[in-house]
Amino acid sequence: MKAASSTAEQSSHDKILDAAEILFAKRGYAGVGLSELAEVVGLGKSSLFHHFENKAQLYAAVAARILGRIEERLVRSLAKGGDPIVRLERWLDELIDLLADHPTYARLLLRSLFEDDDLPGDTPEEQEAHRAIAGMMASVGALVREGMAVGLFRAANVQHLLLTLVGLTVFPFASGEFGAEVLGKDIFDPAEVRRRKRELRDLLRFGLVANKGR
Amino acid sequence: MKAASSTAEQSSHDKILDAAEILFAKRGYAGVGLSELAEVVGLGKSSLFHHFENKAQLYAAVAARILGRIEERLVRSLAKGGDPIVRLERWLDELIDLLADHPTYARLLLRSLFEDDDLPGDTPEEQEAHRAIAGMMASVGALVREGMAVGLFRAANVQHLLLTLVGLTVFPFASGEFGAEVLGKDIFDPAEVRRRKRELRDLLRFGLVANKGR
DNA sequence: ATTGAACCCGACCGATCGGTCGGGTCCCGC
DNA sequence: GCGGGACCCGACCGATCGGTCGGGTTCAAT
Repeated sequence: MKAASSTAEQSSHDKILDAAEILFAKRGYAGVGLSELAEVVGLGKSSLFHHFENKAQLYAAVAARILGRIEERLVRSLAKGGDPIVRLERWLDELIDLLADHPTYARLLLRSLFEDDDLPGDTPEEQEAHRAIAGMMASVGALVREGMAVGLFRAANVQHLLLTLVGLTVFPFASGEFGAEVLGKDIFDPAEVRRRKRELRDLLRFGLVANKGR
Repeated sequence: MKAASSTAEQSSHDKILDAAEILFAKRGYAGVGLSELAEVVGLGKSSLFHHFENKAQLYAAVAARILGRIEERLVRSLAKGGDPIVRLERWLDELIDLLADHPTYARLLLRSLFEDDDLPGDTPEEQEAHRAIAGMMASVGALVREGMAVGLFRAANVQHLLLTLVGLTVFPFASGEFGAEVLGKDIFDPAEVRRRKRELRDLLRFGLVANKGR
């Protein structure tokens, strides 16, 4: 049985990654102290350095793990086939499900976009994460272009559309208290997740402005 | 002449706010040290405390100043009149112009959404900022509802739509290197800003999926 | 039985953190 | 000429930061 039950019987390495993921998502890179992290994990601070070189590499490992999981699932989603509309909508649904199932993901993704300045940027983990992001963007970009070529999608600027799609999916699940206040409910509530997917799909299909007769 | 020329002849109070805005936007609350900030401003660290109680209140003052400026401009925009479509599109254009003209805004806004946890939350500045945000969301929400009532907008979930609009506008200007890589150009380039406004308007008008005959 | 790697720890390092304190300089009202 | 507030500073505080070091335990391979 390799299924991690709750917190028990997983390696220290993974326990550190799990705790770091939560803490980094909540308070950001600079806002998390290693002594605090060690205490949460249940280890001495110096033991952290037996699993990771330093704080920056640990952060990169956390980000790389998340991006790896996201990429794996989204690549599988795209491979399922269908016309570009079906594939794009399924891709978005899958991404939203992923972000909704793991509340740390959206925040950590956005944070890593901001904090990429003060990180070394040359560790293997970071480059792997960068490759995963670039790959996903390229895949969806190709999908969108294909849809436009066959006339299923309106002609639009692909690059801006990619930014739009990412903002549309990731932002709400990272917006925390603000999102909850705007929404009136918890964004991670299953019913609200379903509604989010539906609203996003309708926006892409119909826009917002009512099509009067046209 | 009260027009601030470049960096000279403005009060220390404002110079601190300006420098803090840049630093907080770049590295976040926890990532900025007061000694570093003081050095940038050209003051001793202890002098900062003659203008602001502590770091948290300084951060709140920075956020409140930005939100005040945004609110003032967007309220004026909404007051200009027109049908809901015109008003909404003008509101979005104005917001995008604002974010594009002040590269610190988008990042600091998103960061403050994340970091609202570890701030006291009871200072007057924070409550003022909170009021400004709630007011703007309420205004746009009412505008959208009005547009739906008169049949100019498609029926949609208003709350999710608000989250969508915020994500659509704020996120790209906060996405930094990622956005630049996806776009291939600098997001703050005037031509790209114009394109962003156009793409967003088209998305709201037509959606993405081509309307085949319908 | 010995080695050595994996893992973990407490003690400690220099640096920096946010913040305080006492005093200094300037200028304005009296 | 004499407060007194606004402004600014260097020195200093305890705490915490990321990270190092030497040593201890466990366990599998030799």
